[in-house]
Amino acid sequence: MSETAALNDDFAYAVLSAVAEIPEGRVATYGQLARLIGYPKNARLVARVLSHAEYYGDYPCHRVVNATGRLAPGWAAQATLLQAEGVALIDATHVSLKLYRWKA
DNA sequence: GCGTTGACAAGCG
DNA sequence: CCGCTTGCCAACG
Repeated sequence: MSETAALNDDFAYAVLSAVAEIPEGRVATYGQLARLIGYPKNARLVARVLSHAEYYGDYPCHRVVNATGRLAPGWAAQATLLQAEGVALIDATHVSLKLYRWKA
């Protein structure tokens, strides 16, 4: 039986598990998480899952940013959440990856 | 079933 | 870092 699924929940939980491992005051990139779970090409899928992270549970999806350190568009609260954990923002939509990038 | 979109990545200038 | 192009894959209409 071909694993037609192999995605949906399975992929979602894989992403959420990795996100849950991100320590406070740290940020991870979509591509980084994608590689950790074994899907280096599916970075965009990671983003899609995080956009619905609330649906799966209480996950620190605010600690996930893109490769340029930019926060999620259309989500202003993320900046506030990061600052609350000790992450200094370069501007309203950027964090210092150089200083806060999570090294797995 | 196909074309477009997207909380992306990497390379080039 | 910004802008442009290519690649990669799933979801949406």
